[in-house]
Amino acid sequence: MAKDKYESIKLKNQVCFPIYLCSKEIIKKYNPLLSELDLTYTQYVVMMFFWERESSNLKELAQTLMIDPSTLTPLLKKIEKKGYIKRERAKDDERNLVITLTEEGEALKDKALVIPDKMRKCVDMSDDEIHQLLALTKKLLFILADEK
Amino acid sequence: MAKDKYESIKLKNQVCFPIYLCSKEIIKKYNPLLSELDLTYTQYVVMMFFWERESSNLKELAQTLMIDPSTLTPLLKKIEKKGYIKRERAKDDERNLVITLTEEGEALKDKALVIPDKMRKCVDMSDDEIHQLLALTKKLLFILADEK
DNA sequence: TCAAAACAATTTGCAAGCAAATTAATTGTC
DNA sequence: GACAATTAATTTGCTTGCAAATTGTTTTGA
Repeated sequence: MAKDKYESIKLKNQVCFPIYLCSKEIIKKYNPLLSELDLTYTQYVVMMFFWERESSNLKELAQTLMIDPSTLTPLLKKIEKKGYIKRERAKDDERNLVITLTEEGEALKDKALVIPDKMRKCVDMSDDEIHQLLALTKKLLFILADEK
Repeated sequence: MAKDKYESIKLKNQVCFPIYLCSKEIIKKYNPLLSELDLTYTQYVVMMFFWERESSNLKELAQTLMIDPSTLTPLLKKIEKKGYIKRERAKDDERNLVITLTEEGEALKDKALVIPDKMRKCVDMSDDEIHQLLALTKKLLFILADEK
């Protein structure tokens, strides 16, 4: 009984496809919670960065979050419009864009605290399984990203 | 030593963020390989479906792939323009769109065979780890998707 | 000193991605 | 038979997402 030559391109044997689907489904699950804060998922990630850092420039933000600067430029403008961050050129080097958290942005941090709990409750998996998933995903991520 | 109240919204503690990044990085890794077949990642997934199924309608395709019909409509038109599939209304029920693989689409299957191998070689992880990652991702996926 | 190179951010042009509204066909149901 | 409800696909309007080209600033080096 010979194995199907095309086994490797069958959907059920793809590793990447479920990861891609997971990513999309997770974001869908986040959306109703995030809309309470008037944020999209990507905007939320950016806000998490600034809740820890207070201020940064575009280059560093893009590198840390692994999101392309050309994606972030319009996205940051939208967040600025909502009043959560401020964008201005650095005085010592005008090429640099300094992004700073505003009072309102800082205030949002407390409202956001409920989100991880609510998300966690959606997922009927043990802490151990989640931890394992996290470790494997990070490993894969660094393999894919470091190679460059 | 009290634990930081904001621990749960720190970037490093997010489970979903690395999954989201993985998904994006995987697709970036696929792109140069897929451009040889004149396909994007999502188009490739659709083609995999039809390499197994030969023909289907939009509703079933969307459900199987967990991709919104409104995403697929324009995407299928693009694949049709490349000549890999055919789109036509079902004779017995004109609401249904019947999508069929063409000869060229079928021919692409053999060209695609090299892709999984090349991708696998990019990833320095054991078969066991990959298998584990796949199992956990699928579990999470079904939890997220089934709840609805 | 001043043109070339490097650098940071932005713009452009394209492809997903989805919620909500719309269109068109079919199926109840009275 | 007709009209309401359902169904399948599409369209609309918006948000990522990225590669490649562009703009403006700073640094380098001849």
